[in-house]
Amino acid sequence: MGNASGWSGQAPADARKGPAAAGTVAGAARRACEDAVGMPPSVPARAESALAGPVLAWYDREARELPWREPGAGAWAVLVSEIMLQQTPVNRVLPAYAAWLARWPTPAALAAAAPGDAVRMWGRLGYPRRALRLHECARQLVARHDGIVPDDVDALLALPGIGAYTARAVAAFAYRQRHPVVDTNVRRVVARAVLGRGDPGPPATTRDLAAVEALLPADAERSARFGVALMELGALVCVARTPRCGSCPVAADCAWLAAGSPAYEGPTVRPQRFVGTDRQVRGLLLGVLRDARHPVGKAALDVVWTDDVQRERSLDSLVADGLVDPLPDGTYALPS
DNA sequence: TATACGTGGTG
DNA sequence: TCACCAAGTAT
Repeated sequence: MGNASGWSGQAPADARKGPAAAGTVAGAARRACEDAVGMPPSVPARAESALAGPVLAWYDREARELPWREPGAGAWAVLVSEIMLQQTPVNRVLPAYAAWLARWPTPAALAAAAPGDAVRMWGRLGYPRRALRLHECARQLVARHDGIVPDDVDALLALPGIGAYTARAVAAFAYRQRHPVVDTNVRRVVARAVLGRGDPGPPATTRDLAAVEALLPADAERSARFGVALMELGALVCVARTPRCGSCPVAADCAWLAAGSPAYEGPTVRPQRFVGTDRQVRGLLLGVLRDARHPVGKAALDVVWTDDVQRERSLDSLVADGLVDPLPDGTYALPS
């Protein structure tokens, strides 16, 4: 099928910088006023996406209460939550997030810890390299940003573990800036509601960002709220397997529903096996070190996997990643 | 652009 | 049971 993975091409446009960027101050004030009164804009600079109003109203009613959305959550807390939420479900992040911030409430606190402590604290969230990157991120925040999470997308992108999604998520959710925040939920919602496709297909960052940018409300605060609302809709209603279209606030405007919910026909990303892969072996190896309070001998690692070649390869890769520290006496430990 | 990278819940 | 799925990033 033609153009299967592509969202409609939009002019490449990222967000303006800062809260004052949403048109004129007077314009923002007028919109805010109209929002409060519930009146349509008298002289709209450009029509707001039909999605925004219903999605925002739905979010006000149905949003989950999550700790990183509390008003008191600072940029560091938001950043920690975003890193943990990369490919890990909310329910498993919740306890880890609380414990992490209790122990390291600031970037400086984490920066002062050993990287191995971060890896151990990460527990079984998965993808432990994230713990290492978050630790290194904290050190860079201290070294280059006075221990403060920057509010600039480009500065955020320069930090380890922070990519296109996380940089904008932090700028939008922690600093209330106007940026397209595009995660898998948003990609799916837009693919369905706007493009009429059941599945967003493979990601294409530049195009995806532009497509969502085109939907953003002009006002920065409203835009930031719209971003999290779109994600929430994708997480609770417009889910991958069995979407609950019956309770969707934009069902009436959904292009996919209107088209009869056609099945996806585009290219699919074949999920790779886990059992038997190096990833599984790495997980087993690291689990031994995570649960050990002291360095362990090679024998303790050897028992987790019988295939010597694969086990050694996996151990080597953990060392190469900085996740495991081979000590001079032949034992192994989490990095100190 | 495609692939590697953990872990556990779910239909 | 097992394939799919979960707020991605780095290479």
